[in-house]
Amino acid sequence: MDYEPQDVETKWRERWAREGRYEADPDDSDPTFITVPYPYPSGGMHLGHCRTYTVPDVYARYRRLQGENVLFPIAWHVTGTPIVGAVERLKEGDEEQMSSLQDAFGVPESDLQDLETPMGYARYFIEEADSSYKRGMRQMGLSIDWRREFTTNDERYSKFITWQYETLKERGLLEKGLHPVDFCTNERQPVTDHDLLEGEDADHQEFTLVRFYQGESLDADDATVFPMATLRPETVRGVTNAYVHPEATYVRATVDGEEWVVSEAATEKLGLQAREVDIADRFPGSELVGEAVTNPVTGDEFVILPATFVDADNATGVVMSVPAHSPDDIVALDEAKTAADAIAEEYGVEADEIRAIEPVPILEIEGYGTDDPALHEATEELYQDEFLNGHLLESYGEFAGEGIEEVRERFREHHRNGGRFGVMYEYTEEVVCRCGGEVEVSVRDTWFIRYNDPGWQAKAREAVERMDAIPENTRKQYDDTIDWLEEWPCIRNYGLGTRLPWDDEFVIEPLSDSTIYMAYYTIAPRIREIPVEDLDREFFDTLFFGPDGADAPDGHEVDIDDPDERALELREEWDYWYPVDFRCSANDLIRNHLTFYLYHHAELFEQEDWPQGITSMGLGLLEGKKMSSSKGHVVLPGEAIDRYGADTVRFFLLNSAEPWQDYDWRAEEVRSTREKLERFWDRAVDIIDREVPDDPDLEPIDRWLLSKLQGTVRHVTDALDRFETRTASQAAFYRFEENLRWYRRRTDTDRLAAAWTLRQVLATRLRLLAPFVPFMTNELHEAMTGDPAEDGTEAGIPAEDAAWPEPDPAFESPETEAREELIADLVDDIRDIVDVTGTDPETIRAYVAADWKHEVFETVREVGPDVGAVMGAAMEREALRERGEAVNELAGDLVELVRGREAEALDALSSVDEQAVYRDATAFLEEEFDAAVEVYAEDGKPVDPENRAGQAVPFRPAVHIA
RNA sequence: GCGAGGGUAGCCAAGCCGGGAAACGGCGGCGGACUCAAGAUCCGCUCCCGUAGGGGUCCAAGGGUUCAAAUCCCUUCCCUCGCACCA
Repeated sequence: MDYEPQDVETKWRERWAREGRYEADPDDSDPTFITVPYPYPSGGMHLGHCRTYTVPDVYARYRRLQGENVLFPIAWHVTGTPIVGAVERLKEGDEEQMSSLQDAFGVPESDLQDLETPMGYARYFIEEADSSYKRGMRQMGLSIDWRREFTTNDERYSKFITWQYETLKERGLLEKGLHPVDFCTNERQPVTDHDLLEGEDADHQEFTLVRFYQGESLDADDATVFPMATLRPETVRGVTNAYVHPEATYVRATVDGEEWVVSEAATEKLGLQAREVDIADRFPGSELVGEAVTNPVTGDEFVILPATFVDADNATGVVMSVPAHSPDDIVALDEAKTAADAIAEEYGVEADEIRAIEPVPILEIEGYGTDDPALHEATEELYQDEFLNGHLLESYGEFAGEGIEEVRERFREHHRNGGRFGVMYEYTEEVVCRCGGEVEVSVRDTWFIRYNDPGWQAKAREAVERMDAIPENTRKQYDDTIDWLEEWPCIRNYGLGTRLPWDDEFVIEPLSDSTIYMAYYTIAPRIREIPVEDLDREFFDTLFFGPDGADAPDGHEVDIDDPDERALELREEWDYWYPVDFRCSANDLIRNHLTFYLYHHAELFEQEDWPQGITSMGLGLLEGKKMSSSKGHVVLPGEAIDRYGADTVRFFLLNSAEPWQDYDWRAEEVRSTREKLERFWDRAVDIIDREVPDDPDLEPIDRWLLSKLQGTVRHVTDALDRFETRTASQAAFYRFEENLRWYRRRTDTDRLAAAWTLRQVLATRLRLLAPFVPFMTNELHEAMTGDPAEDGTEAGIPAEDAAWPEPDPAFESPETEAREELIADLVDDIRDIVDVTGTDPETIRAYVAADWKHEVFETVREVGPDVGAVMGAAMEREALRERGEAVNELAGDLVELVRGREAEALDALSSVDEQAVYRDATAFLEEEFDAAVEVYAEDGKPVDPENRAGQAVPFRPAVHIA
C-alpha cells in the first residue's frame, strides 16, 4: 500500500461530505465553539490564508477527539466597497487587477464575464473558481459545518445587523458628527480609495487655521479674518510676517457670517468642508501685499509680503512665516530683505520695515542654537527633532517648557476653544478620481461608534481581562487599543452590506458589521425558514434576551410584548453554543476588528457570553518574502495540494512555527516534510500488516517505548491546550521518531512482542496526529482497526468514549526510562573514547562504581546538592569517613549530577541496579562496537589491566578499551 | 521618539517565564554502513584544541547580581511591526 495522498484524501473528503461529518447540532455533550474571521472574497484564496483556517481546524479536531461537540463554521464577508471596486476595475480592464486575477488566481478568460456583478464576483471566489475559498478549504480538509454559511449581504443577516445598530443607537453609543471624507468634485459624491486614479496613499491632514485679522479685535463686527493654515500651531508666537502669491487670485468672502480673505481656490474647499461661503470680491494677491494683520495670540501686528513659493491651491493660500523654525521661511525672508527696495517700490511697503524683520524663536532644543546655520538645511529632520525634543519658551505662559509632542494638541484645543484657531483639511498630494475629477476633502455628517465612551471602555477592558489571550503578550495590545480608540466612523456612502436603519443613504462599513456575527452562525441554518419581514427588533430581542427580556445585560430594560416562538427556538441554539470559546485571528486585527469584537460583545451580551479566548496569528512568507497576490508572489492551495498532498501542506503549516510566529513556505522544506510523512506511512503499513499476539511477553525495551509514549501523550495534550501546534506536532511526530530509532537499534523488532508494542504505539500516535494530518491518520487507523482515528468524535458519543489518548499509568515507568538512559550514556562514552583514541577495540570493559560510592550518591540525594552538607552527613558514616578525601572529590561530581534533576528522576535512578543494566545490554553493546564487552563491579575483583576501575562514578561506569 | 516583539553556531530555529551540560530539532555540509550503482534508510561528525570519556571559548556588545546566567538587572547598538511626525 503505497502512499498516494491524492487518492486517500479524495476518498475522505467525499466521505466527510457525504456523512455530514462535521455538522454540529446541540446535544448533551459539552459545546466548543471556534471561529475564524470570515474571508473577504475580493480575490482567490492563497497559501497565506491557509494557516489562519488550519490552526482552528486542528483545535476543533482535537476537542472533538476529546469528546466535545465542536462547531467550526464559516461565512463570507462582502461588505463595503472592495468587491464593488474590484468589479469596476475589472470592467475597465485595469492592468494590475487583471494580472492579479489571471496570473495569481488563474482565472480563465471564459470566466471573466461571471465577475461583472459584485455578488457574481463574490460568488465566483467563494465557490466557483479553482482558487475559490470553499474549494481550498475543502481540499485542506477543514472540518467546517457548511450548513451555516452566509454572506454579509444576505437580507436576514442585514436584519440582524439592523437590530445591532438600533440597539446601540438606543443606548447612546452612536453619534452623529462631522468627518472628513474623499469627495470627487466632478461626480459631486464621496469616493473611496479604490475609486482613485492618483493619490491613493494620500492622507488627509488636519490643518489648524490661525485666524489672523484686521480690525479692532477678532470678535469685532467689522473684523476681517486672514486664516492661515499650519500643521504646527505652536509656532504661532514666532510669526513675523505673512506671504501671499502676488499673481494668484484672492477673494474677500463671507464665510459662516464672517469676512474672510483667502485664495479663490480655497473657497471651494471651504464650501465642501461644511462652511457657508459667499464671495464678494476677487483681486490679485499683490493687492494684499503691505497690509498689516494682527496675530490673534500675541496681538502683534505684522506685514503681508509677496512670495512666489506660495501655492494658492493649497489650504487657504495665505501663509504665515516663522523664520526661526522654518528653513523655507527664513530663505524667503532673506530674499525679501535683499529685494526690499524693489518690493517697496512695486507694492508701496516701507523697505526698512522689511529689513527690520527678525526671526522670533519660540522653542528651545538641545543641539541647535536658535540661529544655528543647521536650521537652513534638513527641514524634515528639524521638524521631527523639534516635535520630539523641543520645549516651548517662556512667552507661552501656561504651556512654557512643555515638549512639543505633548503640548501641540492641547495648545491647539485651547486656542480653538478661544476662537483664535479653526480647522481645515487638505491632502498631502494631489488626488484624482478615476473619472478624472479632482478629489477634495469634504467634511460631512457621519455616524460614529463611540469607542471612547468611558463606560463602554470599562466593559471592554473587563472583557480583555477575563479572556484567554494567546499568546499572553497580546493582552496589553488590546488594552492599548481601547485607550487609543476614539469615535469610529461606521458608515460609508455606498457598497454592499446593510443600510443604516434610520438613513438608507448609508451603508454600515465592514469593520462595523462584523463584530457579533459569530452569534449568527448559531442560528444561520434555521433562520432561513423565517420570513425576512418577521425578523424585526423584537424578534432578535427575544432571541438574545429571552422571552421576558430578562437576559439583557444589567442596566438595560428590554420590553417584549409577544415573544415569537420561533425566536425562542433559535434562542436554544444560540444558548447552547455561546460563548465563542476561541476566535483564531491575526495579529494585525487586534487594533481594530478583535477589539471591536470585544467591545460589542461586552455591550450587547451578558458576561457569560463574552469571548472566552482569542489566539492571534502571524503571517506567512513565501521563500522568505511576504506573499502578495497583486505581485503574483503567491502559491495557491490547489497547486500545493496537487503536488504534495493536503496532509503535507497542513503539517508544514502547523509544524514549521507556532501559530503566532511568522512561517515561511519553502518548497524544499515542504518536500522534505512530504518525505517524512511518506516514510511514516510506509512504516505504519508494515506494522498494520503484521500478526500480533493477544498476550505479548513484553521486554524491558518494549516497556521503555510504551513509557515514552505516555510522556508524549501528556506533552502533546498540554501543548494543544495552549494552541502550540508546532510543539505538539513536533512531539507526536519528530520527537517520537527519535525514540523509535533507538528502539529499532536496541531490539529485534521481528519479535511478536515488538509487533504488539509498535501497534500500540501506532494506534496512539495516529490519534495524536489526527488533528494535524487527518486524511492519512484516519486511513491508516481504519486499515488497522476497522475504525477511523477520529471515530468516537461524532456528535452524541459520550465523552468517556472519546478517542483522544490519555496517559496510561500502567505503562509509565521512570525507572525503565532511567535504565535506558544509562545505556545510551555508556554508548556515548565508549564512542567518545574510541573516536579520540582512534582505536578499533576488541574488548570493552565497563566497571560499575563500588558500593560506597553509591552510598555517597544516596547521601547527596537525601541532603541535596550542597557539598558542605553532604560531607557533613557522609562523615557520620563509618564506611565513608575512612575515605574522606575520595568522598569529598566524588561528592563534587555527584552534586553536579543531582542538580537539575527532578526528585522523581533521582528516585528512579536510585532504584536501578546498574550492573544488571549493563549486563543486560551486553549483547547490544557487542553488536554496536563489534567487540567483546565485559561488565565488572569496581569492588568485585575486576579484570583491570590499566587500572581504570577506580574512575567509576555512580551511573558513570569506568571504561577500558583494548 | 513612544509602544510591542526580536537579535542563539553556515542557514532555519528551541531554550529564557520559574538561573545549574556547547546549548533540542531541522536544513545544508563531511565521513561511514547497506548497494553493481544511484536514491531511500541507518550510524557518526559538523565552534577551537585533544591518541581515554577531557579542556578552552561561546548565545548582538559592554557592565552588574550570583557559588552558578543564553536565561535575572542596567547601558549601548541593530532588526521588524504599530503609532506619531513632515504648510
